[in-house]
Amino acid sequence: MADFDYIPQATVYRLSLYHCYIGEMIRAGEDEKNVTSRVLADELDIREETVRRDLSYIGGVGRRGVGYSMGTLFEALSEFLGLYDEYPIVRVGSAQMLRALEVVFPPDAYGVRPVAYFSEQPEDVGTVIGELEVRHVTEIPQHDKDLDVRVALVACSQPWIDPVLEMLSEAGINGVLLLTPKVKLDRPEGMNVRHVRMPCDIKSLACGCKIPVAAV
Amino acid sequence: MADFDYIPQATVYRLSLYHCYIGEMIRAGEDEKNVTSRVLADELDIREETVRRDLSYIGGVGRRGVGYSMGTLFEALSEFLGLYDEYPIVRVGSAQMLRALEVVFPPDAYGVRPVAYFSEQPEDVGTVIGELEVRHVTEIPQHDKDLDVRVALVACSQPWIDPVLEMLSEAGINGVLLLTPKVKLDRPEGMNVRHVRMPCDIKSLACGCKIPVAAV
DNA sequence: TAGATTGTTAATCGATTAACAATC
DNA sequence: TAGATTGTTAATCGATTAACAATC
Repeated sequence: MADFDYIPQATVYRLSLYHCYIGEMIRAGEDEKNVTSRVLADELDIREETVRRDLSYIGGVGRRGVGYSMGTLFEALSEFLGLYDEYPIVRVGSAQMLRALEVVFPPDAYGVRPVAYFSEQPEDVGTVIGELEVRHVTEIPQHDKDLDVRVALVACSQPWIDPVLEMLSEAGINGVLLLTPKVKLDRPEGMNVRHVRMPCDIKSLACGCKIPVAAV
Repeated sequence: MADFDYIPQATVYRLSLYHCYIGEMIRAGEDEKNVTSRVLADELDIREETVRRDLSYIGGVGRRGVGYSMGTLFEALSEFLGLYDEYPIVRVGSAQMLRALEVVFPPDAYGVRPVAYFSEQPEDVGTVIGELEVRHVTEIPQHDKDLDVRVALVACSQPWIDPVLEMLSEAGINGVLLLTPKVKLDRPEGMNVRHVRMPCDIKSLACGCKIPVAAV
């Protein structure tokens, strides 16, 4: 088995994409079936060589001539990515945003589970969303570390971004998916922020560029 | 001046990031000032060589020994990206989501302007959000083409994604920023979709990988 | 055995970084 | 002129693709 010094960021992302896909298949009862790199590639709009290369970082998970067993692959992906069923996350945003996100990104369909909701708006405190009581963002540092949460989804209003990131960091959460746009981010030491900048995405999608854009 | 055959996707994205940054500076009244590649790089967490290379795709916009004039650069970026002030966009999602997005991504702060709101929920029809009346998604094909909208922000519930993309395509909109997760996307011919997959981002952020992740 | 599919090594491609000449 | 900063060419780096041997 090959031994790698490092793994590309893009590969980690695709591994989690395979995890989502296989998870969905398994929930649909396809547990026992096999899947090949070709099928995965076709379904997810990737090249099959890329799929094989990606999965080879995990190592020893496929069978030549046969493919990958759904169950085994799912376990291996979970282990490699450090995931487990009902992976706990925290969500930060107004009650309105939290409720809207509940619809758009229903956590149980993806194997994650929100264990705390925080809003920046005082009047949201006490509102119940999906059996969880919304607390104020200033309570983030008192967040129970035993819940072992590593990742937060943040969609608060702009002025709260920096203090919220700081408080999350204090609470031991160092992975953040941030939906609120902000040009210049003040990222706490050691925090891994995946920033979705909607205005930039909109503007680059608009691009009626003078020069053709390179294929991806 | 160099002549390029194509421009990297990543460069287009960063150009729009510079556009956001300079736009913010100009609104703050820094119109007359100059900015250097070093300053841009420091502010936006990029390397200065990258900034210069990016801007060289536009061509003839900087002055050696001086830097880039905010006003000129903004104009050049707008022209190159095909943007203009109050760039029109469409937003699709429940009234709740649309209202929540209004707070998180206030369009006027970024030079874009929503010209139509569509919801997949019949009971949302007629609700007024920011002076715009929400219409039902099935009305998308009747969208007024004179408004010359090219880009949509979509955050509807999962079952509506495919029909909505199809209808947007019919309405002549071929750039979509999609916030709703879905493993397998059915993308209409010629449509450019930037898909934010929150579950995948969450999972890759969680990554307590066995192998170190490559630096970006 | 024949057919299928993985996993790895080598080749290619594309983007970023370094270096520096041009010039304000 | 001296100092600063751009813009371009060359070098590096990293990821993807191609090819194919291994093996189920």
